Amino acid sequence: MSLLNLPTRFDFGQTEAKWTQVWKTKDYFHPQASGDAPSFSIAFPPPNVTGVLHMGHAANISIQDALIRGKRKLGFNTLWTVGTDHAGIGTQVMVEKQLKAEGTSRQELGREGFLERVWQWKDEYGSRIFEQMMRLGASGDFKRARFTMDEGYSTAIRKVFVDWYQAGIIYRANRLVNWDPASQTVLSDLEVESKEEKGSLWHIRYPLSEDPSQGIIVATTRPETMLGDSAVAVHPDDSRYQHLIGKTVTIPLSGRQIPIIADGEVADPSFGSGAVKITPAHDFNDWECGQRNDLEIMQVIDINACMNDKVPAQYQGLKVIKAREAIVTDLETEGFLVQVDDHIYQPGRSSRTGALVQPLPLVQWWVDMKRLADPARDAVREGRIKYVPERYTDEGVEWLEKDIRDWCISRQLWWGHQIPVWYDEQGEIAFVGTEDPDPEQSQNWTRDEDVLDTWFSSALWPFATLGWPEQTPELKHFYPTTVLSTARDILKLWVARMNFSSHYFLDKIPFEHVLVHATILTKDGKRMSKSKGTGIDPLDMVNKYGADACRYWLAQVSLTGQDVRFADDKLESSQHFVTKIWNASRFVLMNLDDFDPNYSLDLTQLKLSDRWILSRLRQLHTVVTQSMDDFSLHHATRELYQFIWTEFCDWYLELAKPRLQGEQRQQVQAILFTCLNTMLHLLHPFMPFVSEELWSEGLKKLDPNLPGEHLAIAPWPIIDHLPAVDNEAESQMDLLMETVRVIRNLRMEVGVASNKSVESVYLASTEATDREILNASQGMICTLAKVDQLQISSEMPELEQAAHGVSQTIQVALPLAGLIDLDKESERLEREIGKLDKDLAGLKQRLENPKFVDRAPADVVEQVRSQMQELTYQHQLLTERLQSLKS
RNA sequence: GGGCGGUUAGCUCAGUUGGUAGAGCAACUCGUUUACACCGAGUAGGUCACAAGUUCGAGUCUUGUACCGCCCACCA
Repeated sequence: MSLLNLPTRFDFGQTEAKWTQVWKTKDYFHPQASGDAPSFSIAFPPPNVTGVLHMGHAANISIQDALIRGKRKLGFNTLWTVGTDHAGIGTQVMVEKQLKAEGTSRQELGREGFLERVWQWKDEYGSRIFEQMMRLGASGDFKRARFTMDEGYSTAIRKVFVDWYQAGIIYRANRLVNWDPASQTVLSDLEVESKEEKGSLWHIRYPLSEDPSQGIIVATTRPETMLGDSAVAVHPDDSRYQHLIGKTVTIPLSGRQIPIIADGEVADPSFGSGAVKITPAHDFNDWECGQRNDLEIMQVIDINACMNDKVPAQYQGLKVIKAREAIVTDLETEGFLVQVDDHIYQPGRSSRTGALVQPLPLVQWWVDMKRLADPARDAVREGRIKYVPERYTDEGVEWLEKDIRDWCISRQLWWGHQIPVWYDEQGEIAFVGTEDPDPEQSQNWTRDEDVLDTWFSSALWPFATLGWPEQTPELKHFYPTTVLSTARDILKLWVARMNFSSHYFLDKIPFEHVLVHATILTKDGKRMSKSKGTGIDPLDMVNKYGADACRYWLAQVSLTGQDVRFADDKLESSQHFVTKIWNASRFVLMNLDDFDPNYSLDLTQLKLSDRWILSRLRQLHTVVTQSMDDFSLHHATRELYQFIWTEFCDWYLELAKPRLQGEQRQQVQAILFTCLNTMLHLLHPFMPFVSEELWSEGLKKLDPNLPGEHLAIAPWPIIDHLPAVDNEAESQMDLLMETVRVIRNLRMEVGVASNKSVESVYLASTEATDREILNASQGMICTLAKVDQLQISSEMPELEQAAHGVSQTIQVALPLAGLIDLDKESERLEREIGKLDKDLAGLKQRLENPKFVDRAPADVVEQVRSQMQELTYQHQLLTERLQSLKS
């Protein structure tokens, strides 16, 4: 390809496809698990095979790939493990929906037939997810891709279950659990969400058994549960009810008699009537109360959220909501309903199906969390696992420290890891093992129907993906992983669980850093939601703006610690940046057609602008390199933008243009080459495609000796041979740029069109060094300010008609006989003087404060003094101008 | 009820150890000067939510208030 007649727009579609293919063919992202290079590894949080990736995934890919690509180029042996999660409930729900649309059901297909269908689904969506990742440029190791239900992974799961079972950490117990009637399975506490909803608080009178004319009033948000009440509790110190404790009341509509008990934990005298009905089978607090007081557990709601046969006939089989209506009506009719209040409460709902969660007593499998939590907590508390941003540290461990409750791991689903437990004919546990039992021996045994919670398998992700429980080279080489980058909402659900699993089985931390990235919100700051249609497919954005633009924007905003609002136009400006890079590179390459790669830059012949841009380049290099270690990707991206667009394009390239025509051509070419080469390397983690294209098709062809066959694996640029940061050059350039700005400003103010050059500009300074700098850079000022010639002197001559300005210690005058409107000019000067007055007043106030001069550091005082001096000087000059104008 | 964030230019957001506020987009003016009009040059726009405190000095530190968001625990 010839870069000399490239289009002015970067064709991202074609280029992305090309490089994805090349990188894949070259196997660049499939590292050997050997060698002396330090390792840097990330396990990509496996997306659910329920569907396609969303913007949150794209953000996370942008972050992780930036780090992986950066570290790869920095010489680390990098492994980015990718894969997908079987997502038990989620996937099963999706496939069941599909079946329903086809007029069949999982029950009709049977367990085996159903699982076959789910595997088909998985194959389709799993590969689609990998395609999406590749489209975004993810340099993951797709050859080592894993799935949470692949063979090796399943072996790991079995081992964990059996080990924990044998250690007594996994046990089976009958307890109150969260039941999702929609998906017909148990949920863990973390899978239940509660949000405020409008409801009612019904006050119901329970008559005293011995004297129905008396009674006790209880309040409830769920009247239907009264049919399963086992007691009414009052506070032991509540004087109103002392005489009733120990007596019994009759449950209205049911006629059952239940005791009035004293329980200080569940009854709050200040709420409602101070008396509370206790339903151990359907409420977590009541369950605890039942345990304390040895109450009957009377289940009245079944797994379909319907009233069961323990309730009066007229309510049997009714859905709880219907039953509630019927019961309330009947209570009212029979005079038991005392009062109804509007009430805001927070019912639990399934995070997956949104169904109202029913607390039900069921026999399930549990993990004893207290046996696992401590080492995981210590690793975080002692700083061996670091959270970024730091504030998430607490969120990461508080759950392990305080709120920890045992984890219910069995699910009544078909899709997942079936629990490796067999029961004998009596229903007793007969066998638990990593291999299936001997068929002869197990003839009359039945296997536990349930599967394990999806998070039980996700908890092994960072090490199971590396081959554990086998002691693989990958495990030795890449474990613990370096970084885990994830969304905030799964810190407990997933991150904490990987932590304790890793400590138990490998006695190691699973990762050193936990990066918590931003949530990508809609334009209005709402959560993106597929069901509301506010979700955005990253591929649409890639197709529209290109992968580089998307990645760059996401990397820039996703690690600042703040959630971000997404809108198309933001990607537009990133795309403009890509175009800018493309065109700047095109210009450089066009001017390197006769570039001699063997020419070595003569450091003794550098001009001011050369020294300046190289100094800036070095600082850019430092910032971007640093960002790979401290994850300050937003700094890196911003600095790249500032450097490339403003410093390199707006100033340096403009200065380079005339020099490329003269005797300095080779020297300038060498600097342009160095800048572009370094820029493309530093950009590559954020914009892999455009940088690879420009480097491989451009620079690498000009100088085949550049290390690395492609930019993706070319070593990070070394700039040690370049001059150190040059403060002198930077401050001198600042002076010159400021002067150019003043001239441009004057031109605009007096209405000189920007394409017209002006004949001459007068510059005067009493400082010899100023004049020296100006004299040495006359050409530069003329080029940038479109001026034919400069008159540089120590004193500003009296000019007939001119516009005046001042740049630091330099007076600037633009003489334009006939073009200057005297009134406008004095107005302008007055405006400038006004600004100076304001600034000077502030400075003066500080300097006149003896405490400031006394207590502030000397360099700060000095800085204020010199600023004062400079502004005073400017003030004086402009005032003189104004006076002479008026006289 | 407890915890954590946020409140900075019209909009979306930066602002590293306290030294007197920046970018992108939008607006306005000028310009097609052969890298780029997805461009260049310039202009305008902010008592940094509010109040007190510490300090010579506070967007930055402390306390309180208001509003918005998230997380946890829940009074039935």
